Amino acid sequence: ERQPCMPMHPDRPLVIKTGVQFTNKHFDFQKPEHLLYVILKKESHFMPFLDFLRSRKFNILGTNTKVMNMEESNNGSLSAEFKHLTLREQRCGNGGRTNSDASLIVTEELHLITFETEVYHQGLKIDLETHSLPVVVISNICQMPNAWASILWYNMLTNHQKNVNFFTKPPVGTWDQVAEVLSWQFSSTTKRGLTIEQLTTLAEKLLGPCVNYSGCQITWAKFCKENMAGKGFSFWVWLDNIIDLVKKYILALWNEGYIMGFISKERERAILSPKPPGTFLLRFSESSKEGGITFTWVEKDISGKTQMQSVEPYTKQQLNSMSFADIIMGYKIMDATNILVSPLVYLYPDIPKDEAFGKYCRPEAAPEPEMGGDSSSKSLPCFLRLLSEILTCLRRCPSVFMDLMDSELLGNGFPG
Amino acid sequence: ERQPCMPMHPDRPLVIKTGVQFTNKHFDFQKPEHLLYVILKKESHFMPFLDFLRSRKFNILGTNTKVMNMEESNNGSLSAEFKHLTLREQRCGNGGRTNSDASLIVTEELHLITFETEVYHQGLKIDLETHSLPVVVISNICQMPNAWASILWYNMLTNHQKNVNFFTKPPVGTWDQVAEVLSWQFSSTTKRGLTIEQLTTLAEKLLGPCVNYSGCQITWAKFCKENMAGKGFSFWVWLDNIIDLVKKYILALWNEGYIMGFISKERERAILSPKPPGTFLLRFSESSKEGGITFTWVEKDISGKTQMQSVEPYTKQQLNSMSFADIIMGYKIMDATNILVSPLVYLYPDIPKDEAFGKYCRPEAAPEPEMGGDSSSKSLPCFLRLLSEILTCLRRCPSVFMDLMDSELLGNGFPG
DNA sequence: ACAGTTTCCCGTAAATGC
DNA sequence: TGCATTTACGGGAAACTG
Repeated sequence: ERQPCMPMHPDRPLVIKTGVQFTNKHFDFQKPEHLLYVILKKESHFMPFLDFLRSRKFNILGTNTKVMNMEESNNGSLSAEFKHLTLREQRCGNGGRTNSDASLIVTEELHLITFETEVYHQGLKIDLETHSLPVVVISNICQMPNAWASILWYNMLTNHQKNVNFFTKPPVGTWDQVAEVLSWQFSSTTKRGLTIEQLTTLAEKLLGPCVNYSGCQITWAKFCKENMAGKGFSFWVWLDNIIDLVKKYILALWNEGYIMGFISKERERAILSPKPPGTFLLRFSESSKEGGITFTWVEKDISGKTQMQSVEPYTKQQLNSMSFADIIMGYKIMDATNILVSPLVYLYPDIPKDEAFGKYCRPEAAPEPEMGGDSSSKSLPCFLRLLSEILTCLRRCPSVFMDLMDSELLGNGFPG
Repeated sequence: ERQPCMPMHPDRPLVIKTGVQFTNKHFDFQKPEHLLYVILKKESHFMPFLDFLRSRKFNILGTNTKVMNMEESNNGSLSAEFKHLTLREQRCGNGGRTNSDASLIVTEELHLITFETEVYHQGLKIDLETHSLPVVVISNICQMPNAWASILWYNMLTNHQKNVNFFTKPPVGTWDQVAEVLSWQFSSTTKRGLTIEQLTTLAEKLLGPCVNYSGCQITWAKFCKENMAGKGFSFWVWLDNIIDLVKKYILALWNEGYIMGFISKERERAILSPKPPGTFLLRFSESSKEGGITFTWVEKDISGKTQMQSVEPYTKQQLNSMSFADIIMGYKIMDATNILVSPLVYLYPDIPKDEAFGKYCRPEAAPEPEMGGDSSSKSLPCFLRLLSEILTCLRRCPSVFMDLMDSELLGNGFPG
């Protein structure tokens, strides 16, 4: 029998997409302990079907009965595994939608999957039943962020086993609860959760400036339903896209702790200012819904004033064709004299760029030029090349230099 | 009733992917003319099912009967349209594969879809039958290039209506036939076919150097099955990926005729050499299986010798995040003195770059810097900026210039 | 083991329906 | 009509299978 490639989104077990295989192993079933003995003693039919329906109805496709045996019930667990189950919406005319909660969006609709068992023991038929924790059913993966938010909020705030009306009046959470959940979203899928500093930045996004966020209340709407001020997306959608970005494109850098990520611009300025020019840090975009990452570095202008500079955030699109480590290592800007230089020298606080990112760069992947070579020699130091060019120009047209001696350019810049 | 978004790959009508909807409207049916009268006079059941099977068997899913009426049979056509048909492979145990031609790969397997009609006319039942041209059934879109090659070769070389054994001994084609088909692959999906020059380049790839390709024979293996010399892919796979590249990423430029595309390196050198430096042309990558495009330009080195330069081909990946017109307009290289300059000035033969590509560039899409601005002023001409940098350096460390006066660099370069 | 083939399913785009 | 939701299917990758 075919094993599904990835039976449901593995880190988000209580969200089911129609048409995509899932197994009941990914649910936390209620285990009626007192019935364990009977189940394990006899063969039984274990038959799943969908129970508590809300506005939508679903049918379970796939093998929906199974004969349990002792081997499958190892370590005393009641669960029998059904693989290759899929859900399909039942579209009976238009009468299906007897929705008592039309206000709920689909990702707030909670469903229970009930599994029934008939046990025959010494001629006696016993009906057993167990059900999943509430699940959210989606039809397109683009609904996953909101669906998962529902699962998080539910499990953060209730111990009920079947409160499918939870989102008709969703309770508020405290910042402490939310912070733990947010950090867990990182620590459960990467090697690193969120630091106090990162969490504080996030708290400020949700609650505004405040001395101490502990105990502050956060509504479901604030977390997931309302757009952030001046933005076209909610806090959670923004954050979830960043989580996705981290997992798919910059996991290694995140695991190393090289990505400060969440930091306000004020604090960024405060910590970078005292640092030498070329010090930089990596930060997530605050304006991009899709998740973006950028870097900010310290620079001194000609007058010696310290400035912060940053690049437009890199999107997933761009990271598809180049790794972020390569981007950092190769990033160059034109200075005031049209010379290419790298403004990134030390990863904050003081890690040399090469030391941090060198090992994540591709080893100068031998390019395969279709013809000819590279005309620029890159061995001479910049300054020498510069002089060489000047001399070439002078050789071609010596009078230019004399003309320039009179220009304001030289007048301004020449010493003495 | 739902209309399919795109019922089958629209330009490649005789290839069917399992699980993807198709309609019989995309096939050329045999129309038994003498029966037209009967059909049109009466309602009839039009019932499709799959007929001639080879190693694989397929079932047709979807509504497979239909009552014909006069309205549907407009302009005297026999065809009734069945939408939402899909094919699914029939997996009966392992006995299904009674393959008489195990040597054929799946994209060489030809299938006929037969439609049956029962006509009741004045108490008489008449059985009618019509079938599609041979179709190729694939299970993944990655099989499309080879599948379509089969359709092309078949229709190029035979007028048979049901020669499903065609590929057990595929006939050879002449270059003239192949050339017409290849050009048609472009002209049917873009506004421009292939020129004689482009076709000649392709002929050379298939047949090697030759004075006159007319009448030369090309085998099916050469066209589609064997890898090209030194390459890991066949001629057709290479070309089809280029067609795909053109359609998805550079259609407008192709339609304008700006893309020479297929040109040998020898000929490229020959036509570019007499042109002034900065003249360039656009050419498809010969080494990339996935389809790539590059440009070659004329350059004069310091000694005044004319050179050809080209950039590594751009792939679909890269064109996803930047348009090719933008790449051309923004392309800069470092010259010998570490200064950024654009080596692309005139599109061959002599179209100013801006004139050709300016209108296809995004209008300097106002970037949204997360912080700070751009520190480099871009208004001074290169040479002045160069001098400015020199002077800055001298101001910081005047002794450097004196040291350099003694170095071999100056010794070599200085006049007199 | 391996290559040809199919399955799985995300993610974009389009269609649907309330 | 607009927006929430579902459907369609290309494309990458994993799984299957002779």
